[in-house]
Formats: sequence, C-alpha cells, structure tokens
Amino acid sequence: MAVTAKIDTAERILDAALTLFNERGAANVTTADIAAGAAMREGNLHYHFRRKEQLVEALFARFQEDELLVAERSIPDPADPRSYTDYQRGWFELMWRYRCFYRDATILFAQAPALRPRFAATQAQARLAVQRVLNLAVENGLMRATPAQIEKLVMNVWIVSSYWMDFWAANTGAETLSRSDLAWGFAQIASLYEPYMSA
Amino acid sequence: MAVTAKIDTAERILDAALTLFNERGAANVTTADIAAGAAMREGNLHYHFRRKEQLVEALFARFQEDELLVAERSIPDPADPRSYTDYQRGWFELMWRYRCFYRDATILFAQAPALRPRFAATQAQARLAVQRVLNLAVENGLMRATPAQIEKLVMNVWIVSSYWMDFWAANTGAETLSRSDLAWGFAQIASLYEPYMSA
DNA sequence: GTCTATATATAGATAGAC
DNA sequence: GTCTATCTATATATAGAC
Repeated sequence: MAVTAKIDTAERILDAALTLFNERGAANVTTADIAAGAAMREGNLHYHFRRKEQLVEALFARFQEDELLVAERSIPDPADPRSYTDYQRGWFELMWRYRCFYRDATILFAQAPALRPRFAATQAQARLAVQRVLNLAVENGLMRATPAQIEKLVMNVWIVSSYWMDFWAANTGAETLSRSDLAWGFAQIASLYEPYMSA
Repeated sequence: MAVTAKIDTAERILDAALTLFNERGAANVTTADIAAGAAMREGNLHYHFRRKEQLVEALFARFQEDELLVAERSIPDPADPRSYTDYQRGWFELMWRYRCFYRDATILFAQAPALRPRFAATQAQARLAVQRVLNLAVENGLMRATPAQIEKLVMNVWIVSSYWMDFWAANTGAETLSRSDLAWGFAQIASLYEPYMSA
C-alpha cells in the first residue's frame, strides 16, 4: 500500500496548507509551517512536493474542482425561493473553505504564476453559471432586473463575496476572522440583491 | 540646506516606493527595488529610513492625510448632482493614487503591524464622512434610501472601490492595470448607487 | 549624505543516511 | 518515506570609508 500511503500523505500536506493559508494568510505561511502543520520534517515535505509552487498548484486544482461543482449545481425547483437560498449557501460554504484563494489570490499568483490564467478561466466559467441562475430567478418572477443589471450585479456580488473578509479584517483591526463573522458578510451580500427582489 | 535636502530625499524615496507598490504590488517590492527607483544605493536608503517598516509607516501617514482631505471635502451645492459626482471623482483619484493601500492592505500590515489599528481608525472616520454625504443627497431628494440601506450601500461601495482592481487583475489574467481600466470600475460602482437614485 | 562592503536572518531546496 | 544536515538565494540591515 505504498502508493496509497503516498497519496494520503500528499492530501495531509494539502489539508495542512489550506488550513494555514486560510488562518494566517498566504503571505505568512512557509514550507516549514506547512511541514509542522502536517507533523513532518521539511525534507519530507519536499519529497512529496519538490517545490512550493507545485504544492500551491495542487491545492488550487482541488479548489477549482470544488468551485465548479458549487457553481454548476442545479436549481431543483426554479420557482421556489429556497432553491436560490440553498445555492447561495453553497457558495458561502465554499468561499469560507477556500477563502485564501479569494482573499490572497494576488499573493498566490506571485508564488505560482501558472495559476493566474487558470484562475481567470475558472472564475469566468463559474460567474457564467451564477448569471444563468439569476436569469432563472428573473424568468420565474422572483427578481426583476435587465440582463445588463444582472451582469453588473453578478460582478458586484462576486467582488464583495471575494473580498469582504479581507476588508473586515483590515477595517476592524481584527487579526483573524471567526466563522460567526460570516453573518455580516451574508447580510452585506443580501443587500446587493435586495433592490432587485420582487418579494 | 542640509535639512531641506534630507527631507527632499526622503520624499523622493517615498515617491519611488509608492510608484513601485502600486505597479508591482506591495509583496513584490524590496528595499533594493525602492533604492533603485530613487536612484540611490541601498545603504543610503537605510540612512533615511533605518527600517523598511518606518518607510511604510511614513508613506501611510501621507495616504492617511490625503484620504481624510478627500473624505471630508465639503459639498458646495447639496442640491446639485454634479457636486456629488465631483466628490466621487475625488475618491477615485485618491484610490488610484494610493491603490496599494486598498489592494495590499494585508501585506503592508504584515510589514508594519502598527498600521493596522491606525488604518482601521482612518477608514472608519472616512466612511462616516461618506455616509454623511449620501445622507445629504437623500435629504436633497437626489437619492431615496433608508439610513440602514445607506449604511449597507456605503460598505458595498467601499469594498468594491477598494478591491475591484485586484479582482480585475486576477480575473482577466492581466498582469498590470492601466488607467483606462478605471472606466470599468467607475461603471461598476455607479451600478451600486443606481437602484437608489431618484433621477 | 552617499557610497562599498559586509553581516544577519530566513525561506526554500538538496543530499544522503536510515 | 522519513529523517538530519547542509546548501543556496534573497531581503534586510549595519559598519565604516569618503
């Protein structure tokens, strides 16, 4: 089971990296930190990921896969408002889980330049899926907005969703972010939709 | 004129630092880069700013001063929509000029931790000033919104204004940002105000 | 004030024993 | 696969000549 063990170890490293990136910010995490987080020596970590860049790229591949799953999740009942709430909740969970990629995209690009075009492509695809969902809401009379308004709205929702955590940390002076702060972000994003809601 | 010369040199260093932070991102600028940008040797730079942290703090003091001037600029004619457009334009110019502080706040905090509480305080003060301006627009019938809506709106405008540049770079895959891209950001922010405009 | 030369610290990566 | 020990590269900072 040597192969399995290796895969598991790589996954363990990625888990540790994600946790640290999320908690401390991608700028403040060294390979030594990640090794410690995965309870191993630096030399061993470099056996599994020869370069830090490769580690970041592998973690990103995970994120990318999960994001598209969330973005393209189907709306079970297009006439039921709860379907959309559930959809949004799925996004929120994902963005929290991989918040380092939203918050620290710039830093991670500096560490792994190959990510930039891949990120742009994935985000564009995901944004299109979101746009389709909002258009569905319009078609079903749950929202009232022109296609142009929907497009701007999606962009604004995207920006606020991506960066409110960084904003929150910077502007409150808080060192870290707790899960309970999510309510603030949720309300903030809800206020973007509000002018276009029918009900 | 020894004293004057010293001040001028310090200013020259700060100018170079601001330009580089804006163009390359705060994460990718070393003291060597700044020294080169100011056309001097590293040793000389350290004579003027013993630690990089002090340099960042001095640059921040400049930003802070300019930001509060823009935020608390008076509205000459509260009944004239153009007064508000001018006010917003002032913000846009400032945010472009000091975009590194909005975009890379997290990175700069890592380099100069003393900045975090100062930044939070300044931003809160500035945001209050913006809120007063928007309330003025409501009072003069140019906008229609409840105080609660204004508060959410200010936060969203703040977040989008601060981060749209980073978002743009990350999502288009562009390495840098040109001044012509400002139009996109302006339209994006305008769309936030739109639902609350009377005219 | 500005320079050259040097020192220190740290992150990332490698070599080889086990 | 994991370890210890070591190497390299880079950023920041200092010392001292001019």
